[in-house]
Amino acid sequence: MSSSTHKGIFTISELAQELDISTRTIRYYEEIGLILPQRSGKGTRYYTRSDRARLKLILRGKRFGFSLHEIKEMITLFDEDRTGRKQLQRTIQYGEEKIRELDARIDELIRLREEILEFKTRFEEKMASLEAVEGNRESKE
Amino acid sequence: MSSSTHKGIFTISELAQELDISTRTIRYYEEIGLILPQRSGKGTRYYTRSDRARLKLILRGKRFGFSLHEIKEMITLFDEDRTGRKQLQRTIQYGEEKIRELDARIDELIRLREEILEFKTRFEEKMASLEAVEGNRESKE
DNA sequence: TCATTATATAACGTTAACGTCAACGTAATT
DNA sequence: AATTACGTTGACGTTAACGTTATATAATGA
Repeated sequence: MSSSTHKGIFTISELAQELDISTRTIRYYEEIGLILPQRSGKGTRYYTRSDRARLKLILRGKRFGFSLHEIKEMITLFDEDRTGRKQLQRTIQYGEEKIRELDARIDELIRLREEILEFKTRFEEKMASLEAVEGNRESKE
Repeated sequence: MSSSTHKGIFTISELAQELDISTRTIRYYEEIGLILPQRSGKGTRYYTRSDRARLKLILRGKRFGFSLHEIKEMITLFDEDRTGRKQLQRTIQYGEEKIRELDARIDELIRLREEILEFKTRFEEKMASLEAVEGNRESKE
C-alpha cells in the first residue's frame, strides 16, 4: 500500500485511482496549464484537496463536451488576480454568460431525454402489437 | 443559389448551411454509417427531412460529449428491424439505461451550474470589498 | 450549349487528448 | 545489495473527427 499521510495531500497515483484517470492524463493537464501542483524537494508532485477539486471540475466539464481549452478559459478566468474593476466586471459577465449557456444546455438535455423516451415508447408499442399477433403466452407479469 | 425544390428534400450543402457544419462532416457521418441518404441516378446525395432530423440528433448528442460511436449505437439500436421479442426487450432495456444516464447527467449539469454560480458570487463579493477600499490596491485576502 | 458552380471519390494532412515505452532517480523492503 | 514500487522527463504512437487538396463528373442558369 502507498503513502497514507491523509492530511489532505495526495500523490499522483492516488488521485488517478480516485478519479479513475491515468497519471499520464493528470500530467498532461499540467502540461497544458490546467493544474500546477506543488513539488517536493526532488520533483515529486503533490496535490492538495483544492487541486483535486479542480481536477473534478475539469472532468465534469469534459463529460459535457467542453474541450480542455474551453475548460482552461473558464477556470483560469476565476483564478487570475484580476486587478482593476473593469476586468472584474468582465469576469462576472463571462460567468453570467456561461450560466446562461448551461441553462440552455439543461433544457436541451431534457428535450433529448424526452426524445429518447419517445423512441422507447414507440418501441414498446411495436412490441406489444407483435405480442398480440404472436398469440403466444409467456407471461412474466 | 442552389436548387430549391422545397418539397422536403435537401442537397448536402443546404443541410450543411442550415446545421452549420461542413459537407465533409456530413459525408463523414455517412462513411461511418450514421446516415444513408438516397442517391440520384448518378450519385448525388439527397436528404429527406427525416435525414435532417437524424443529423440534428447526432449534433445534439455531440454537444453533450458523446462520441460518434456511442451516438451510432444509440440510434441504430432503434433503427434496425429487431425481430424477436428477446431483441426487442434488450432494446428497451438499453433505452431505459440511457434515460437513467441522461437523468444523471441532468443532475450533474445542474450541480455544475450551481458551482459556477458560486464562483461568480464569490467574485462579486471580492469586487464589492475592493470597491469599499476604492483607490487603494494593496490588501490581499 | 457553354460557363459556372456544386458534388463525387480518393487520399493525405491535422489536431486534441491522451497511450505507451524508454531511461532514469529515489525510497522502502527484503 | 538487490528487488520492488513508484516517481520523473522526454519522445514517439494512436485514434477520432474532421480539414484540405486534387481530379473528375453532374447540375443549373444565361
